[in-house]
Amino acid sequence: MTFCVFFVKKCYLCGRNTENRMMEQLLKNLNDRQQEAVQATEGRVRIIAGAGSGKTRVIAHRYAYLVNVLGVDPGNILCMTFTNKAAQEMKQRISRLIDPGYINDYVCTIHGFCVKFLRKEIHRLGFPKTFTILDDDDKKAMVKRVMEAMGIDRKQSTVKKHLDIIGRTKGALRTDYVGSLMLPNSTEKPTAEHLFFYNYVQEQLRLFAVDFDDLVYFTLYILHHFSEVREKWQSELNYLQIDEVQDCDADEWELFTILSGGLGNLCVVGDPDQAIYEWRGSKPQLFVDFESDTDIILNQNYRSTPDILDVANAIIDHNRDRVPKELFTQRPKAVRVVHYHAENDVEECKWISETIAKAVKKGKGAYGEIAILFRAAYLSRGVEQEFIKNGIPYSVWGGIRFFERKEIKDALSYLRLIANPNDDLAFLRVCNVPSRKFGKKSLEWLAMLAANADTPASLYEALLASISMPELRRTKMAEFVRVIEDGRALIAKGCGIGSTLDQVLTNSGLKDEYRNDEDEERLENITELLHSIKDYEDSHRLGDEVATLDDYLQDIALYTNADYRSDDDSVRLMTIHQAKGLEFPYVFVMGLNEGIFPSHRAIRERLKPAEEEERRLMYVAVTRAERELILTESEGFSAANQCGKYPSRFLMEIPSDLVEVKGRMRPYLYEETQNMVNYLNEELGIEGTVYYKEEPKKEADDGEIRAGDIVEHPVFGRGLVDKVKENGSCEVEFTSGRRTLLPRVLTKVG
DNA sequence: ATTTTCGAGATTTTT
DNA sequence: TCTCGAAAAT
Repeated sequence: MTFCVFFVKKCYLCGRNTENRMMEQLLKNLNDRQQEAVQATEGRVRIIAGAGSGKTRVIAHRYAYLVNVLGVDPGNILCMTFTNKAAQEMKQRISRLIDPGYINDYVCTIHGFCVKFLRKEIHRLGFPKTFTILDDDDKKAMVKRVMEAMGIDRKQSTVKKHLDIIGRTKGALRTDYVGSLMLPNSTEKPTAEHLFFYNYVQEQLRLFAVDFDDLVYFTLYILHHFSEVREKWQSELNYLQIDEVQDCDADEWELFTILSGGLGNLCVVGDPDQAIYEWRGSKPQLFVDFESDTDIILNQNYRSTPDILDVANAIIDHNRDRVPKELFTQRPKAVRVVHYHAENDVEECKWISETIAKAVKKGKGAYGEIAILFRAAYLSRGVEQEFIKNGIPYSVWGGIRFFERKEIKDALSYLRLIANPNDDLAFLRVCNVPSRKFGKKSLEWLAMLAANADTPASLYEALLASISMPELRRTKMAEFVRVIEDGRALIAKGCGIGSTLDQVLTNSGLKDEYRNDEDEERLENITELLHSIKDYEDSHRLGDEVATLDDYLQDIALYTNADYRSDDDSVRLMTIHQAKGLEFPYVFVMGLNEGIFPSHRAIRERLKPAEEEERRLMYVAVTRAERELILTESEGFSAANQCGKYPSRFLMEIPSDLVEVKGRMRPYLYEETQNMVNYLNEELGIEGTVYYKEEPKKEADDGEIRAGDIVEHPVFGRGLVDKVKENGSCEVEFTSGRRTLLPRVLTKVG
């Protein structure tokens, strides 16, 4: 079962016991509890690891402990994480600790594991070895097609509803999933929902397509129904360790449980305070309720300054549904957290941009050390504009992701069609790109042909069969077919994926399309795609074995923006969800307004649990920072509703002495904010935070008038000082307009 | 019959 | 910014 790689009892250099020496080496730089976690290898182990507690390090060392000290073969260890990024990092760290030759594919994401599993086992469900992985766009397109075929009106709201049905029904029918593929439940009259689901799954089966959920469902189904498969995998996987389990759903937990059914060694690592995916079905409670043999809590933080940690602790402490845990650090106090208040969103972005420019110029830090985090991807726009204006280099992880760009998806769709002529979705994407005079009507005609064929065929097959028909003479479809068939021939001949795609794109005219256009960027992206394929091919070459097109397409489907990482010196812009697990010396969290963050939409949908989840998200954002944390917010965000002009309730929850307030803060803003939050909570029936935060203290009042002060004028009334000029006169904003006045006619209010 | 163009509308978060 | 739909233009 286990094969010891380093089975030399004594070191011939120093004469000491090898195992002990290995152990010493491994545990050298870990604290007591981390050491405990590393050595707790047997049974059910739970590691509750707070933000920045060296979790990844512990997992990597644990892995190395299993291999180097206990002599477990890496082939018997399954180490799973949540994102590609995390998996890559894990691999790197492990390879620094063990003989890199022993690193294998079992350090991966959960979905990555399922793909590997299904490649070997899915034929049991009647699938061919190849299968297409659907992304959200494909899924939506498929839903639309099925709806159309069923004569359902396809308004946006209905499409959303039907997407929902698929998710829900799969869950409900899971144990009987494949059974329901074959025939709908006949004892009862099928509901409209059920019928739709059935048709959808039929379509899936025809295309050999699986979505992200299916990867897990199918894996579970096979494990449940084929005992010999289950036992094989169970006996192979002797040690499981899984990271970020607070973000796993019930099915994923079931998967861990089954897979660890052999020796029963299951180690789960997570932090309930960082559970931010409940909205898509994760069940952090399963982590809290996990019945463990060993429990280890890691709450010493090595990442952030105490100033930042205090703020994080203060915020998360407002969650009622929580296992109490407080992070501590031994680092010295440093820079206070900043709360910047701006008049509007443009000012907010300007300030961020200027602050960064100044700091970098002073040599305080590099662009690459700075991250800007926000609740929703669209919020990055304003900052991007300012960055462009000021010439600050930045890179966005989110917004438009590389693999979600039109040109990339089109290019990949050509490949998909070559790999699988059944892939109607890919066909629909590219059959008229570039234009081949083959539009809606022609498609309808083709769909009819495909459906009425002796054996129902895919669109591409139908086209292939009828390519000489007069209806097509007017179009350029013959050319299209030639391009695809040539591509397939190239692949069959063993021509590389990259060079085949290059051929195909040239022949199809897609390259020219982008060349003629002013879309230089699209062409660049295509070139970049070709490069990335080359990299892939190089890194997946095992001796004479070359990665197949199917492998590539499946792997690429699991890639997200994470892989498209630039290590250059640029400011990182990303959503907080994307920032999970990362750390940056300087962190800005922007758009901290009620309505945006916390998202009122989320709160309205899921009430108190959503509010707490948003708070955990805030906690995640704050704990990303190592040295400095800057929280910004503004009045009147253009995209926001009437609440958008108030600071987020989370800012109200930070004790005043922990933050330094900057910017022109209107008096009573805190009070108004809290009234608003309380009102909203009352309306929704949420138990709110009825507590008042001190208004920010003004600097010692020496009677001098400064920008941001409220002043009173005998004639014009109250106004806000906007600017104090060099000669001492003040520009004041009154309700009646803007005036420049001498300070002696003004009296400070409040 | 197909393509282009123009305006309106929407934007949580993702493996 | 990007997507989608309707109406105009080819």
